[in-house]
Amino acid sequence: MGRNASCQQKQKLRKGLWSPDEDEKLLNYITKHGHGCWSAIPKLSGLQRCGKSCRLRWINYLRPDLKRGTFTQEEEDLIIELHAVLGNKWSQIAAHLPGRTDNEIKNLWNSSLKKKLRQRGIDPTTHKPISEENMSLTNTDELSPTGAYADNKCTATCSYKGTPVDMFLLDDNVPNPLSNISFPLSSHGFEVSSGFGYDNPIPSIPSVVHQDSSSESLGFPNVANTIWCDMRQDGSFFDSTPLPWLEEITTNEGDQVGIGTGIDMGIGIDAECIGQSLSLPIEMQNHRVSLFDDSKGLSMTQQLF
DNA sequence: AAGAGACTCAACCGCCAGACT
DNA sequence: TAGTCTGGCGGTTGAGTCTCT
Repeated sequence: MGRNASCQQKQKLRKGLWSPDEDEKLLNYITKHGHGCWSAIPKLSGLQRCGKSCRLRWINYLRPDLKRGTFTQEEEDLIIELHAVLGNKWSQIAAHLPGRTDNEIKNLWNSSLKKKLRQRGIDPTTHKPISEENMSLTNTDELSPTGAYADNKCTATCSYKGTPVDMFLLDDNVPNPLSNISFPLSSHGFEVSSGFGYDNPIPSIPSVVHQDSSSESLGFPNVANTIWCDMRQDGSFFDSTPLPWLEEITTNEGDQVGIGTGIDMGIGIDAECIGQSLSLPIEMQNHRVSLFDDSKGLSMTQQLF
C-alpha cells in the first residue's frame, strides 16, 4: 500500500518487539517534547522505527496513565455491556475504561469474554441467547433493534413489525417496576434482564431463577424481550413506587435476571408482551408507551426517546 | 520430562477519513 | 479537484507462555 510508504522506507526500519533501550529513547523524547508529529519522532528520537510503530508503542505500553494488571469483574461487565451497544468499536469502548487501551480490550474480548458469553448461552456477536427456547413469547425474530451509545447518552430505535416502539429513557418520575416484584411466581415466560451498565443480582431472587448469582446483561438486542430497570450509581432505585400488577410477571428457570446500574439508561419494558400476557390494555405510540390496569386504578407511561 | 495444542498479547497490516497542498 | 500525508482504527498474526496428556 502506498499509504504505508512512511512505514516501509528504503532505509531499514526495525520491526517486532521493542527493546528496553528503544522504550527508553521513546519515553525520554515524548516526556521532554511531547509526541507532536508521530512521523517525525523516529528521526528526532534516534529510533529506527516508523512513526506508526512509535505511536502504537506509546499508546499501548509507555503512556504513564495506563492501568496495568488484569481486568476487574466490573470492567469485564462494562465491556460486555458496551459491546452489546457499540459492537467492535474498541476505541469507543476503551474511552469508557480509563487506563485501558483498545488493543487490550480487543484482546480480552477475543481471548476471554467471547468464550464466557458462549458458556452463558449468549451469542457474543448479537448478545442474544443462543438457544431460541430462551426467548419468550414475543416474536422476537421480527424485532430489529439498533442502538448507539456516546457521551453518556443512549440513543436507540427498535421496530416491531415495522412499527418503531419501545425504547425509552427513564423519566425520574416513572415508578421502578422491579422494585416490588416477588420471585418466583407462575411463569409467563418473561425474561428480566439488565439494561445498560454494571449488573447486580436482585437480592430477593432465589437461585432457581438463575443458578449463577451474577446476572447476564443482554442489552439492546433484547430490549423487546426484557424488562430493564435502572439504578442510580449509588445503588438506589430511581423510584420505589410499587406497581402491584407487575408482581404477576415472573421468570423461567434459566432466564437472566439483573438490574442495570445505569449509565443514563432507563427502563425498557416490552409493553406489548406484558400487555398480552397480563391481558392489560396497552397503547403504543411513537413517543410514549402506556400500560393500564383499570381494575387496580394503575397506569404507567414511559416516554420514548 | 517432553511434545502438542491452546491461549495470550504485543505488534503489524491494510484501510479509511480528514487535513493539507 | 486530485493527489499525498498522517493519524487512527479494527482485523490479524505469530512468538512466547501455559496447560494438558
